[in-house]
Amino acid sequence: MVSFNGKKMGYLDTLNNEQYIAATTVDGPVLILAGAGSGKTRVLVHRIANMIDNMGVNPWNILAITFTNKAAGEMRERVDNIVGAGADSIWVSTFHSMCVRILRRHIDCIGYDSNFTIYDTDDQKSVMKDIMKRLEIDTKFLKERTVLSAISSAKDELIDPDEFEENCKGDYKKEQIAKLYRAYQETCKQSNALDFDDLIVKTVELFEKCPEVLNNYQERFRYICVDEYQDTNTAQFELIRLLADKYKNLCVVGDDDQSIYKFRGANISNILDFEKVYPDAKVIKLEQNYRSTQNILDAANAVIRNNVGRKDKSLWTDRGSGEKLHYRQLETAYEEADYIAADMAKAIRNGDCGYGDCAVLYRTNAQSRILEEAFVKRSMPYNVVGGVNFYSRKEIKDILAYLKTIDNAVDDVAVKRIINVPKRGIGQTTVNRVSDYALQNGIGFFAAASMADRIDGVSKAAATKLTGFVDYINEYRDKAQMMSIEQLIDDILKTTDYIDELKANEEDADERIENIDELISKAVSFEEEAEEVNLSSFLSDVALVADIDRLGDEQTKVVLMTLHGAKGLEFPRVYIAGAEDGVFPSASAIFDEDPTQIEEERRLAYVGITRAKDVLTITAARQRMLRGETQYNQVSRFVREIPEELLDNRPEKVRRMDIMEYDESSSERMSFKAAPFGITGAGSVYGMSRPKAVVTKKTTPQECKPYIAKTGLLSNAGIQKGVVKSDSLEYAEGDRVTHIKYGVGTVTKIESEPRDYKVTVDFDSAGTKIMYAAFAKLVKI
DNA sequence: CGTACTAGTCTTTTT
DNA sequence: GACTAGTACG
Repeated sequence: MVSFNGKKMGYLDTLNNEQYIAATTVDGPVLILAGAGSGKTRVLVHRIANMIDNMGVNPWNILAITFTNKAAGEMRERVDNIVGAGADSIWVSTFHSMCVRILRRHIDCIGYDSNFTIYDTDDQKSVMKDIMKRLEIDTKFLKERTVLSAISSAKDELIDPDEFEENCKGDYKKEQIAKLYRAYQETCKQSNALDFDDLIVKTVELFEKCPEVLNNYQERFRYICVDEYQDTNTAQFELIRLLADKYKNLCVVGDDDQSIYKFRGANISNILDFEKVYPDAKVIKLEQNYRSTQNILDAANAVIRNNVGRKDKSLWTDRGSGEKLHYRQLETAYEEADYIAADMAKAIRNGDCGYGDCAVLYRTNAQSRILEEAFVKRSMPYNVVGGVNFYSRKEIKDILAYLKTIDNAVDDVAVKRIINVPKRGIGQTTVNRVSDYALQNGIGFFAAASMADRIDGVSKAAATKLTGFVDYINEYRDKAQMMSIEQLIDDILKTTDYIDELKANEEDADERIENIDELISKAVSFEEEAEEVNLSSFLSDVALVADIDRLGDEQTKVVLMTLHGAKGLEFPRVYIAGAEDGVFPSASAIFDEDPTQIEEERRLAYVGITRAKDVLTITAARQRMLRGETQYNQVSRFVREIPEELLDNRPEKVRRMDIMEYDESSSERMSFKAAPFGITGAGSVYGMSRPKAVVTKKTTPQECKPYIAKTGLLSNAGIQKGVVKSDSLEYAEGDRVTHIKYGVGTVTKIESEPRDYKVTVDFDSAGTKIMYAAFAKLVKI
């Protein structure tokens, strides 16, 4: 290492002024506001290296928390490359894996076993389903999803079942959720299982209940660094606060403009109020961008400027303006996909870039399919990141459930999953009987199964099958000590004939077998690399893998992923597909009465735009199929927020849209065939809540009838809403009429409003509906 | 007990 | 349109 004037080490010389300050401010609380592409990771890596090389900090005392395992791996590698020795004793990990590591050591202090299992979303769902059945709560009244997301939000805010119950007095629905929350926690505890949120919550609980454990980690982690700080939630903040409380050497790095995980509990005030919590915090802004061209940055700045309540900053670069941004609106989503693939192919033919330089970003995973088809058609290599997580595929979950059962037999979800996979002739009735027995006796399902012969209602034959299964697992429990994980999986596959079953029953057996092979490879590499090799740690390792983590460094394929997935990445050539109001920003954000929803989408747009280094292409389709219905969408408002001189094509003017139905009595989705006013074509309904239903349809101004903006929200959306009143109705109060969807009913009320008649109909089977005459198209019978 | 069909729900985004 | 849960039947 070269030393200049005995002051700076050589590698720090490569930093700009702000970066240098950030890398050398080591003691006390530090907030680094790092704009997109401002060399944040570089700064972090140099900062750590500087601490070790120049400040005499022991690597062992450094904790770096990142968002994904992939980011953690990259950071470790880069630190390794510039630090002489000892880099491997730095603790670099994600929040979740850090918590697992801590909990595996100390969770017995708060009453769990160290071989706890981790429940993913599927597991949570099946637990909740069981509970709701048991407590006889109708899933039509309360959906599992709703309950689980309420619980998750509570945990993000460190609200336990007691406090939750306190907070919801008087609200029946919430009281039910409180009851379910409590039952859910009890069930998880009994199954010795934690869900993702629990990993954080229980670690905080552990630190609060066991000061000596906390002190131990405070001493160890004297220097803490948190990346993507804008995405931390309240629980994570508290965790960090506790850890840093003793030495207060806490460095957080983030960008409030890139906060895109509010739906997951991210609390943007963590970053906005950092200086309030740590008044002596040093704040450093990194605004010079080393990634993109000025045109791209100008576009990003222009878009994000429309948000209020952000820390003011503006990216700049000395790279030069570069190409204009490309914007294309195609007729359909197919043409859009085709355009993207063709445009990319052309660039590659020209030698402008390789496949690996290109990424296509979209708002929802569902958009990937059409794009994939386009790439397949042209035989272009691509990689889809996200969608169904590898480890949540059926065949993988089955095998993991075997391992979980062997490792932690009280994990009822795992046991029930495999008790009849492959088929052992143990049916639902038997499973229910055993479940009931387990519940009555306060034991786990597996324990109950082992005493099957004592359970009323379980036939001799069924009991034999059950004990057969129990013996089978128990045998493995002994054998597992002597076997590698790879051998264990192989053996299970063999003894269960799993592969043959697959071949016999599944259409896509080959693909599934490949997946299983990949799981086995994962097991092998885990056993080679992991510090602690046992079943529990393998299972948690696997549970915490994000899809992005599996994206290798191979630079030979086009990457397809959601805008969320793209955070932290960069590509020379980026396509943003589906730039339409209703897709991006999503319909739910547009119609939400909370305006910050749109701001979050806008931040997502900012993230997307700033992924591009050289060339950015934004595409939209005039019509696309969504949930089986064709929608006609406007160009995304975010495209219109980009100054026209930065685009190679002007976005078309807001198309007037015709309108809609409006049914205040129900939030049901309504499909809407053809316009009622002689306008041809079909519209569809979107906007699941609030302004209820809105139908949009492509139309020319001449075709449009007078419009009424029924609500401010709709006019904000660039969509207008209107109806045309007919002179008279063919039916009157008391008449029997039919409705295309609701069937036959009796008209109970007709109110004449300025623009239309509001008709109340008491349907024979669908109940009472209030609707506007122009849309209801009621026919007298 | 297992299979085949039907009806309902769903989509924002993920560690 | 796709997937899943629930139901009816063999």
